Amino acid sequence: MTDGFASLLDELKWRGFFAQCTDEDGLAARLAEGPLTAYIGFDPTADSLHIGSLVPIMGLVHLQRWGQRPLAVVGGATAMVGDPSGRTELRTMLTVEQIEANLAGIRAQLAHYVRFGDGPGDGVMLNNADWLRGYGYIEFLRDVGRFFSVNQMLARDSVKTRMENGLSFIEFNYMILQAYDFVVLNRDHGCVLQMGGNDQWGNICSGIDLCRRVNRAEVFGLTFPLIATATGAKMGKTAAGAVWLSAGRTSPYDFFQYWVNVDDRDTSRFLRMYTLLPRAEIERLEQLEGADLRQAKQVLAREVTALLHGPAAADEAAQAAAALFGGGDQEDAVPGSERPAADLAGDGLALLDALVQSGLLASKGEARRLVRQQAVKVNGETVADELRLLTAADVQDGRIALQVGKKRHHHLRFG
RNA sequence: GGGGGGGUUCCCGAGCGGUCAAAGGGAACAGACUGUAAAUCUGUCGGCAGACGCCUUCGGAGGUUCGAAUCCUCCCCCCCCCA
Repeated sequence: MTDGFASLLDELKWRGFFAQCTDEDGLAARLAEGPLTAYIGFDPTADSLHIGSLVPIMGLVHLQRWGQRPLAVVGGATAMVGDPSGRTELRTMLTVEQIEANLAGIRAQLAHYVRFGDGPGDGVMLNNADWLRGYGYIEFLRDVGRFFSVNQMLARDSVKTRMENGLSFIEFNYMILQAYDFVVLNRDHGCVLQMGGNDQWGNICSGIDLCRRVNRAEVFGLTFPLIATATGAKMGKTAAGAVWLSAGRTSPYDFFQYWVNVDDRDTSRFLRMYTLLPRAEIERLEQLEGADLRQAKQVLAREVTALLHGPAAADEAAQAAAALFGGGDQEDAVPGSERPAADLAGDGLALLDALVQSGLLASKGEARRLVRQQAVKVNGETVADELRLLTAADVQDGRIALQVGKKRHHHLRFG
């Protein structure tokens, strides 16, 4: 299980999860004493998490693999406030109903990664609305607010970066609420470690201070690096937008493809961070160079997809990709849609309409442009005529294969 | 509350009565080159229309004008200084 690593911290460092620790020696000593409880917070700003949350998620996974107890705290209350960290503008505020719905979605997704339950090392999911929502303002100020120095709060990076663009009072309070979370988790669940992205450093430190004052407890903080791709972009941006963990928002095929298409320079780092492959296997893959790196990316894609969607879905996605890019013939998982055969009757179905209705392109103008740029293919043949109509004659094996550019595919299947 | 400066197409940022769907940069997309990578070069980059062209957009609502992103009025929001 330890895979040659001396400790959890050792593995986290090797895998690239270690940015800063408030007291590394102290935490190492505490870990050596026996299992501990640690937590990471997630913002329920959408009903699905996206790839950007994968680092903290994997943080919980490693924690559990090393026998520690992970707490996933969903910020049902703090989402109503909005964390200014890493933001330059006011977040849109969510309604209670939206947050409730988002919580449910996120809970289901985390369950793919973390084993929740009542056992010793089982994870627990908590919602900070349970202890924050009913707290009275005056009481909260007296109990918690008195421990905070405005001078210190103003010195936080999360606040400083907002001084230019403005920071609302409600956001200014965020760090206090998050700090209080840590106090509650420490008091009621014995939690002694908070982890999070490096942009959470200030909030985490606030929590540690508060725990010391209120609970007289010694607790720790550990942050993960903020991940950007080799080209400097944020994780998970594609033509279609963010890469989501929800299969409904990002299909397993598209999810798989995202990882296959990562920059060469990111391959090794991502293998370490986003897969659970043994160290030796990763080190072997890291030896690959040039075009052979594709093999490493295939492994990366398969592993990451399997963790989220399961091995079967990962295989299916891999086979679909092989069919489209490598000459395999297993096409069932290629993204597609069903249409009634009647659409092809008469003059046929306008290609431009088909491209838009399939979701492949956003507008007919864009479709027209791309046809003129020789970027659209039907059944592998480049289309020259933007007025092209699809008819029954185009159907092969029960479907018409549409392609835009080199990588975007869609199969129209006819009943 | 007073004074000053702002809100422009995904982002930054020009424009300040017509030649503006709106300079420039970034992002993005496509083509070439490749390895489903990067870099580079070229093209595209509001919607509809085969095309002529039509429509919607420059914080919001009105108004002036043949004509407004550009002028006027009111309103909303942001930043800075003063109280």
